[in-house]
Amino acid sequence: MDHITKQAAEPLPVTPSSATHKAYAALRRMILIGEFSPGEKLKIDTLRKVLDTGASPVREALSLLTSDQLVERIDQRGFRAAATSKANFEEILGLRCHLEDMALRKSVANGDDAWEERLVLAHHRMVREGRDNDEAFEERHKAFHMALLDNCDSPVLMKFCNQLYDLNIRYRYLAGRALGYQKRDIAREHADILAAAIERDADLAARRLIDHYRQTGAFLTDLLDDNGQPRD
Amino acid sequence: MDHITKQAAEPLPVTPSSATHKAYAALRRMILIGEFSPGEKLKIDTLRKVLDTGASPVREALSLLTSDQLVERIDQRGFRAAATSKANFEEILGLRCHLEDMALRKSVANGDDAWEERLVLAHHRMVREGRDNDEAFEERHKAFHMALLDNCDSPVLMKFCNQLYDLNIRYRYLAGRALGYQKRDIAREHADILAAAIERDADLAARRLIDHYRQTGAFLTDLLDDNGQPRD
DNA sequence: AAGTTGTAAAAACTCGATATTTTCAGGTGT
DNA sequence: ACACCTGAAAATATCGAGTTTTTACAACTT
Repeated sequence: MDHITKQAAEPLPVTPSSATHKAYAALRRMILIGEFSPGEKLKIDTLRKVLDTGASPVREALSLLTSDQLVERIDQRGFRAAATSKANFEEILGLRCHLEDMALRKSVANGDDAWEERLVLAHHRMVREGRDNDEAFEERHKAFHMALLDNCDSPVLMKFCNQLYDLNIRYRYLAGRALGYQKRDIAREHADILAAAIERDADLAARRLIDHYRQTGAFLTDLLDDNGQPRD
Repeated sequence: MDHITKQAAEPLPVTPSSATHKAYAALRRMILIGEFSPGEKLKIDTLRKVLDTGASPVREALSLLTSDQLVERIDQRGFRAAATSKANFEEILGLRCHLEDMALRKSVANGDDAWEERLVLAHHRMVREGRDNDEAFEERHKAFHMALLDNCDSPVLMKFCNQLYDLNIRYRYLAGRALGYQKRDIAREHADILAAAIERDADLAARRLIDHYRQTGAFLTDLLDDNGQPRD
């Protein structure tokens, strides 16, 4: 029996543990939840201290975030948190509707039992998490929405959807608590999308998904001024 | 009159001159024209010598290319040129058709004289360059296609189209000289797209553009094996 | 007062060296 | 023969210092 002891001692870190990756994850989170205001200068040295790491990982992380469009880079002049605007928000909303519609339809078309089970699970985890913990819920919420799409068998499309989803989260946090005031049954909307997906009714699922986005979108648009800041 | 002398003394370097940017441009070019084979390991130290620069710029450039999906990164294990496959090529082709269709229609909808003139100019430059110099023509060719789209007033969409276009160039170079054997009048196709755009006929322009892509796509597909390598 | 120029501080960028991790070849025991 | 361990070599990732560029501000000119 001895010869299998070492077998799987370590769980094989699927999550990268490099300083660069940690800096990337931390900075991404900070930008999404609004710890930096749009356009704010991101000084290497400051971040280096905050994240307790070297300048190289910080720079690399910021470079990666640049391509996610969460950070803007000006040559020889450093990095800033990406600017926001109502136009940008509406562009993202429109693209999201378009691309997620496409991805969802492909997902449904490829639908199998395994996907169905992943969906149910992702939905359950989201529901169970509840709204108590904003950040944790946000993560489950994203996981559910991405699970709807990830059967589309199109990695590039998924990457785009992922990116756009993140950009949207940021606007949601910018609008802040006001979002709670919506008179909508979000839980019901999610359940209805799930149901349509399980029924393999692509048209219905896509319509419900897009309505879901557009309603939140319309609500958010009213809340934001031209620069994407909360109105009052 | 003196008070305007200094007005625009320096052309204000629009082209960034940092080592990172130069490394990025050089590596992007090398990957697009196929100087690295798909999946090839990109060793920092080797590239450092080839590009005659430090390790930091090389790493940052590779990070940026990662987000362009031209380079893949494996944590603690360095960078590789992105893999290719027929599936990937076809995914890119499909997305391109979809997104460029959308962008072109928006461009036409926003069409004005200035855009029309930019189009004519971009087309002329492409024609004038001729096929003598592959790389130069490639640049003009891209400029023309992007000019068709860039009036869509949607920066994020443009970024996606740009990225997909680059990914496609790479497959075009992979297929190599064989592409010349096509029995098609490419110049005519371009002229027809241009004409439809100038006429503000969005449906016709979009149809012609997509046919243009799908024809090249079908030709390329036949030429590539499952791993995206030339068949013979 | 408005604008220009010069200088000092700050920040970004780059480099070379060090530390950490991975890879690979050779040896050992089953 | 096969898997497993071991240790040297190679490559990556990270750090800290040095260089270059930008920014801020004050003094000077018109």
